Formats: sequence, C-alpha cells, structure tokens
Amino acid sequence: MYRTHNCGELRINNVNQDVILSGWIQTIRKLGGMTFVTLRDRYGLTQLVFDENISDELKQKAESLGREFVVQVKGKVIERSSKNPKMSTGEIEIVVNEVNILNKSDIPPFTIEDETDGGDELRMKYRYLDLRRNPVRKNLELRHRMGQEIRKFLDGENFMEVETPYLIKSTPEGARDFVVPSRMNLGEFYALPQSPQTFKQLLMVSGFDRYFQIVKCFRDEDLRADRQPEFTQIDCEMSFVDQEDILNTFEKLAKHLFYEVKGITFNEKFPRISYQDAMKYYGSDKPDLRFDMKFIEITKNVQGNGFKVFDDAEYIGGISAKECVNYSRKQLDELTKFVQKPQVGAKGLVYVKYNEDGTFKSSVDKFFSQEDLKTWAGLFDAKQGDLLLILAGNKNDTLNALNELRLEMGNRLGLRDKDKFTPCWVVDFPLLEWDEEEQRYFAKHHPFTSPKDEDIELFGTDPGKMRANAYDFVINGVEIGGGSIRIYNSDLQKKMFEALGISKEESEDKFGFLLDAFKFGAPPHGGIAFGFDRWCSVFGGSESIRDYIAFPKNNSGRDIMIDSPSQIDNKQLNELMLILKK
RNA sequence: GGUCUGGUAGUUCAGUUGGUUAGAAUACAUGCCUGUCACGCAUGGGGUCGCGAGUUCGAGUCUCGUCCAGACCGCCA
Repeated sequence: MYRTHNCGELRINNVNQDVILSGWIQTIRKLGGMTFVTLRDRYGLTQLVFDENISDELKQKAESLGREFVVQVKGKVIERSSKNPKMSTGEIEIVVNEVNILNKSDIPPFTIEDETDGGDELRMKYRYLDLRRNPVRKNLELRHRMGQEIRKFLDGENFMEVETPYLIKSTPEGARDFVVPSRMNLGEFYALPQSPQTFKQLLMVSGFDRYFQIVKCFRDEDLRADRQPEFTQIDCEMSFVDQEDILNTFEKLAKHLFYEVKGITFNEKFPRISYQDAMKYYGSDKPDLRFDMKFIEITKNVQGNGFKVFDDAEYIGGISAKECVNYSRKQLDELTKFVQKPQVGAKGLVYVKYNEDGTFKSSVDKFFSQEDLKTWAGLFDAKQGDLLLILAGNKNDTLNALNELRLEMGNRLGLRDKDKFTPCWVVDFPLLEWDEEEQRYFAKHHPFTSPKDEDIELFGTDPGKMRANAYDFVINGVEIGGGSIRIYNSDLQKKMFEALGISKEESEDKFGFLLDAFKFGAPPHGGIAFGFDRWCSVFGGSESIRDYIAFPKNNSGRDIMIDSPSQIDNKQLNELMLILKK
C-alpha cells in the first residue's frame, strides 16, 4: 500500500494514528539536529519532521532528499508544538520512522510554488511541472467542475450527448480548415471540424430533439490570448423551438453554472440588447456591461462652427467619464496617444472638462463658446466634475475607437472588476455582411442561419438590411457563445446560398447531404455553441484561455513541450503523395 | 501580412552618454544552526549578454538583418 491518507486531509483528530503518505517533496528546511520536510500531492501539503532521535540510516536518507523527489513515508501523526494557521494541515505533523525514495528528481527548471520564478515559455516547455502548481491545478479543477455541472444540467433537461466525427469535409465559408491527407484516397483530404454544425442539424432531422456535446473544434487562423487552434465548444441543438425557447433554456444553464461554480444567484432575467443598440451605445457586439458610460452621438449638434474636424466627420460622439475633471495634461496626452495607436485608429481626441465651478475648459475652446459646451454637457447628461471625451470621423471606425476608449477608461477607473459578472444577450444580428474586397455578402453567423420572417422579402431588394434569428451570449465583454434558429426549408436555404453567391453546383457539392436531409422532414430547430475555454477563463478571472487548457499551444500554434508541428519523414510523405515545396 | 514590446547566470530581472574584472535576488552546492514553515547565517560555483553583420580605438549598450517569445491589428461563418 502506497498511502493511507493524502497530503491534505490529516487534522488534529488524527493524532497518534500511524499513517503512510506518498507525494512530492516541496521544501526541505534543515535546522541543525532537526529537519522539516513539506510533502505535496494534489490535495495539499503535510509537514514531515525528522528529529534527533532517529536512526543513522534514516538520518542519511533524510540527508539525501531533494526537491521534487517522490517519496513514501511511514510515521505517526502528532500535534505540532508550533502550529501554522496558514496550512489546512498546520496543526499536525508526521514524525517519520521510514522513508522510501520512490523516484529521484533533477532540479526543476523553475520553482514549483504558487508564485513561481518561471516565465511563460519555460513553464509551457515543462507544462507537466507547471501543472503541479496550485494556481494551474485549480484552473483545471474549475474546468472539470464546469464540465460536470454542464453535463448534469443538460442531462437533467433531456439533452443527449452524441459524438460527431473529427474527419469531415472542408467547407467553403468561415475559418481556414485544418486538413488531413487521406492515404487510402490519394490526393484527397479530410478537414477537421470548425464546429459540428452540420452534424448537429442532421441529428435534429434524425429526431434527437435535444443534443449536446462538449467537443474539440479546429480553426487554422492566427492566435490570440483567447484563441487556440484547437478549442472546446459546448455544442447544443434543439428541435421544435423558437429563439425565445433557446434563450430561456441556456439562460438557465448559465444561471446553474453561476450558482454551482461561483455561488452567484441572478434573480433577474439577463438583459437583451439588439445588435444595433450594442453598436450604437458601446461600439461593440460584445459590450462590457459591468459599467455604463454609453456613447452619446452629437454629430448634428456640433457641426457648422468652422471646426473642420467636426464639419468633415460622418459621426461625432463620445463618452462622459464621471469625476475625471482633474485629469492632468499628461493623462489627457496619454489618452490621445492611446486613441491614436494604429490598433485604435482615431486621428485625435477632443476633451471637455466640466469644472466644479460650472465653467468649461476644452481642447476646442477656439471654436466653441461656454454656452456651446454647456449644451453638449446637457446632451451627455454630464455633471460638474465630469470629463467628456469626444471622437470624430467615419462612423464605423469612430464607434470602434470609442469602444476601445471606453474600455480603457473602464480599466483606468477600476470599473472592470474580474469578480463582478454582468451577462447579457445580444440579439437581432444582421444576417449578411458586405465584403468590400470580394464584393459580395458573407453570412454574419453562418449560412444556415434563418432570417427574421418579416425580413425575408428583403432577399430581392436589400439583403444587407436583413436581420437574423441569431444571438450571442456575452459576459463582461467576452463573447461566450452564439447561435441561431436554422433554416430548415430547402427553398429558403437555396435563396440564402444565392444571396451569398454560392452557386448551385457548389452548394450541392459542399452541402448536398444537408439539403437532401432537409427533404425528408426536417423539424424547425436551432441551437447555440459556447466557448468552453473562454467561459472557464471568465469564471476564473483570467484574460487568457491558455491557463485553462492542460497542454495549450503558443502564439504561433506550436506546442513547445512536444515540439509540434514537426516535419515528417520522406516515407510518410511519399505514402501520402505529398511533395514539400520550398 | 502588419504594428509594438522583450531576449543578459538554472530562473526572474537591473545594467547610466559606448569605456576597468557584467551585477542583484532567487535557485543550486558546502558548512553552521533543535520548532522551521518565504527559516536564518557564512562561503562557493554558475555568463556564447538570442544569432549574424556593421559603425567605433572600444559594443550588453548604437545601426541593419535574422530567429524566438508575448500583446494587438488584419484574419477568426
């Protein structure tokens, strides 16, 4: 027997018991005749003590121990003479009478402690050591808990988990596919799924009216802190439902997770914001609602005064930062620099200080009177002590820049508390998006998304105006999930492909199986998919999903631990008829 | 594809205007220490300053190129 207890469970009422523990050596503290060793496993830490009364053999063994050695110890639990209230096992320790070194360890390349000295790259290279650390282990525990609660909830709601294939067919729209060459069908390739979208719709045709799957998906696109080439979705689909049914069902799931995992109860319904309003007030389809600071548009109110920047602008608008009138020249310069960064892209920043004495100081005093500025303050509903920050330019870019500015102000004012959670639904997304480069429409969500009934007639006249039965779930400005009510009628699906400029031949080739299936009694259906990794990271309070993935890839899609991707040998290349081009 | 930041001891970092033998902390090793728990004290070993070229009497420091890492833009139905 390797152990009678784990390293996190012994307490004062275990005193005098003979126990066996196994684990890794965390630290060794030698004090002359006496040695303290901290033993670690997944469950916690327990202090071992070697005192002066031990045999020479045991003394020698204790001498030879090193960090991260795996040992088994036998001994007796005693009450400590000096207790450590910071440890859950801090009232007891083990007087060791036997040590078995199960395995030695090299000196680890970084310290296995909560506050490690290791940098990201090193920790990723030795990820198996990184995973020994508490903070990282706790992240995976959170992920495990989330997964269990999701399954528990969905099972309770009659959802059935069905696995769908990973080796599938490349699709024309959407992200770049990862492809896998087929040896048995030379010159042909599988694609790894970007999502099980078409399969879950086929399952609806099969009559599995409530499906889910916690499933890996793959996208060959550039990475970010919140984007990995392989990631996990909570993929769900339901039949005989409208948008309202889906939103209600998955709002229940979200509330279940909030309660079971975070201990947070939401009594109110989650707010719903139309895409149009989200763009108008927050410049983003994933607004961070932890704080208000809505955009106010003042285009019509401020033009015609000879201030060229305003007069030439398609859109002029801004935000009101409460009690920021004392912002210094330096701080305002920083904000100006911030909005001028190429990633934000504004030309400049206009500020108006609403002083405590009721006067105004602005960067455009040359063009506007105190009376003008007072009118603006009224439009913003600003109070004395507030600071107005205004951007002008073409509409889309300015809204986008204002969004960045709003989030930056939220950060500066400490309004984006990671322990505060503000979920919302964004609804009424546009069905299509015009692509200037390719001069054609693309599906904003995906080509199986149904338009709103009342908008269908716009197919012939103004497809860009059509709204979709599509929705996103957003927490704290992070897009956690999205879905739609699907098209289940082949005629409507054909119209959609037409609007997207996908030819009859291409749609037959790529989606013939789905169009065929729709001929055999497809029920009305819709669904949603959540980014599991992102949901974990938002719950855990981290910006990076890598912290919640056991073995993540780096910025360039590399796994630096196993060193992949890697070249394959000529034999394999030949077998697959692949020739490497220089 | 682009913008920005970084690369110096095992590790995390400092390194002034270009100037003597490149430092600190931590880790590691050795010794001392009987109640430590970030133990303490002393001593010691440890460096291709990412790589290549250039400027210069002289480069960790300046210039160019390149590689790697990170953040972001494009991209991600």
